Amino acid sequence: MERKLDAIDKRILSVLQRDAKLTNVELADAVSLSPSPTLSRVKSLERDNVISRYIALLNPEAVGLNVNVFVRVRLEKQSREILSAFEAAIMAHEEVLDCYLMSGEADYLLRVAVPDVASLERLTIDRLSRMPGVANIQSSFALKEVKAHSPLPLG
Amino acid sequence: MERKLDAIDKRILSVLQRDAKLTNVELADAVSLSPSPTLSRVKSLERDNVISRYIALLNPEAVGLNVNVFVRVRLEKQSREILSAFEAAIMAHEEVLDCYLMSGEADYLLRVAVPDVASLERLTIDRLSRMPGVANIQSSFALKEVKAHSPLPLG
DNA sequence: AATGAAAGACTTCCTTC
DNA sequence: GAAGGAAGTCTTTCATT
Repeated sequence: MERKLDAIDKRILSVLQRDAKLTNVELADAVSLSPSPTLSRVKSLERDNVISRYIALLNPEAVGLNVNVFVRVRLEKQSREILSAFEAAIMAHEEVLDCYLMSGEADYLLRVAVPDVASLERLTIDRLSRMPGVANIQSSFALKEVKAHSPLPLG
Repeated sequence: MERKLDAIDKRILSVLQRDAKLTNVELADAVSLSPSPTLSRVKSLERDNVISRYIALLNPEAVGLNVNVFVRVRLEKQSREILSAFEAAIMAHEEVLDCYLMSGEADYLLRVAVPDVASLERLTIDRLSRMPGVANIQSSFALKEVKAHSPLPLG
């Protein structure tokens, strides 16, 4: 799963994590290499799944998603069937942007984006709490995004 | 802050949130529009900061970041000076990938990526707990990433 | 790895509808 | 607004050093 990365690879990854729209010529310049080896390194990093994909980031407020909430969901028990059923149900909810299975008890931490508090209530009460095996739900509002979508540190 | 988006804009944003590497010709095809109006819509969405930027996503395991942890940090009090000092210190820590100020008490929720548990201890004990105004730190391990980097839903 | 060159593809702009 | 076409730029590959 892990791959050897030299200093140039790390520079390439560091740049592309911040701005994937650079042309290959600009990237080559930023990492002090000529365009051909730069391109072949990028292709190799893509092939080896070090770079998994490229995405556009949107401004949540610009698309009307003003409420950002972390939701902790506790399940009744940790059987594999219940976890799988819950995860499948989560995948079908596009308001759930992130979902992690957490250590300790059988619980999940979700991050949810909705237009307003009413939408949050509908999501948690009408939908999440009715999912298979859900025992308890607790929501916490994010008042401010201090940092998000940060590049992974590459040592 | 919010902008009117028609159905075509939403299709464009939906596609680019999933794959920003499509050429304009491919994007135009995906949204059933010709390349010129497609490009001018994308440029307009960029200009209006609906699309904020384009980034490459890396595979965390491939770069040796195997441990993903949520850290809750509670501060002693909510004075503006203490919050600002803490946030500035967080910005300087590249292991902290996300950071949100949460409602309720004066606390922050961080998501952190580190190579191993030893690195987590060094981060929390040697660095986070020594930051200005920090009263309490609590870490929870993410055992599994069920969903991450999901596109924002566009109604 | 770097360089240079050539081919093909894409972006970008402009005119027309 | 959208479509079509032309021009310029960039990517991509290959041969050479």
